[in-house]
Amino acid sequence: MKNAVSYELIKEDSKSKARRGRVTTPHGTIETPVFMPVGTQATVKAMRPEQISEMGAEILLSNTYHLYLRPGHEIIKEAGGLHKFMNWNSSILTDSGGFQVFSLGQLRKITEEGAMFSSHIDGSKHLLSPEKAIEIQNALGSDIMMAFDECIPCDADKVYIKDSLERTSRWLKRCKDYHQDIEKQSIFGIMQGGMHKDLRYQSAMEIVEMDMPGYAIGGLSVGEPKEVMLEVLDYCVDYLPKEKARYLMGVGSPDYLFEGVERGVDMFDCVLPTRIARHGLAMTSHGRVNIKNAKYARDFTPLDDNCDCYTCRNYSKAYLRHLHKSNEMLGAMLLTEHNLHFLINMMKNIRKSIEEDRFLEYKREFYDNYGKF
RNA sequence: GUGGGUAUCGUCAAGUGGCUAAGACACAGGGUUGUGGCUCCUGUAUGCGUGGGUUCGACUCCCACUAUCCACC
Repeated sequence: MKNAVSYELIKEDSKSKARRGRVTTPHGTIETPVFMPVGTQATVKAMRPEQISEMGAEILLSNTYHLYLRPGHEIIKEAGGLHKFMNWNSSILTDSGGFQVFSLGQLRKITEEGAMFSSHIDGSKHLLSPEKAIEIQNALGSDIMMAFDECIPCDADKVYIKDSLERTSRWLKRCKDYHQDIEKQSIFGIMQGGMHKDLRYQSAMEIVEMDMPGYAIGGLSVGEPKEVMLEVLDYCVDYLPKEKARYLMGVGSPDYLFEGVERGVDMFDCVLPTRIARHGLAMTSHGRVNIKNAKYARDFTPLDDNCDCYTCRNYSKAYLRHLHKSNEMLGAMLLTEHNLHFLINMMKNIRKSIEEDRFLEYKREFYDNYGKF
């Protein structure tokens, strides 16, 4: 039997651990390294699926926890699966709800069985277990399902981190045992271990032993300083097998993407570009632009003179500022489109630079232009 | 013209004799990283229509003026 999802290594950079590859799923291929836009509630906020396709996105992320609570996974199954429900015919990765164990911290209780949540919508109680998380993701029909894990805060104590990581490994085994149709959907395992090298190693060994089609590095970008994150990431990647896709969860600012690629990561996702767009911030080749700033009131030039996205081809900073200040939804739509285009395009350039064996040169060039992150 | 009301930040306003004059919106900056949240944080009146007066002390009381609103002529 063939796994639904596979990874092919195409080329390695000679001066860094960056690598050019390809992930294949039942819904197509994904050129890596890749940035995956996040569509938590079966929609990338403010975007139509066609727009995201046109930008070149080959995979989206969506969320088990949210879709389970609303509209309910049975309804999505009835609709013919998540792809059909949201009119997205390329690949989908669903997060398992593990992150909500972390982000909705005050509303939950964790046991060996799983995590008991209070719904943030109506306060109702739900148990999310490894089996339940896979059952839901089976109903959604995503190509890549994430194992149910516990994402712990960066200041957790070491004893707790070790207990938690071992539980996450046991949960992965349960996810794997529960899942039946491995030709239709694949599960990625998630490494934990906090900021401790020995625990990261332990976690990696435990999950790699289960021979999953891909592995994610979880529990990073959870509030720790950048240097710590990079140091941990450095050795984490080395603990993962070369022939499988590596996914760094929750990372999406341009600098972190470069640093991740440099260390051998293939996949990234992040709400940052879409969320900050809704809050009036744009990522540009010259750094962040806060469209709310008074200095743009009479700036009739595009957001980014190096960008050929729909927004930059047609609208000025003054207009985008006006839309944002007037609370017009087109403002969020145009900035979201720009930010996603920016990151997707940046990843395209990164892939090209690896193919041409000049990744570090491209990184330096990008950093010089970007200035402050 | 007569009678009555009202005048506090750009706007809407709380305060009613006594510490450094609420709050909201607007404005100005900043944050955001496996999305609960078009959101969160911070800042902004030495000043209470103008001029007098009463008082130890007035945005608060009194007088005049100005502006504005309502009613009547």
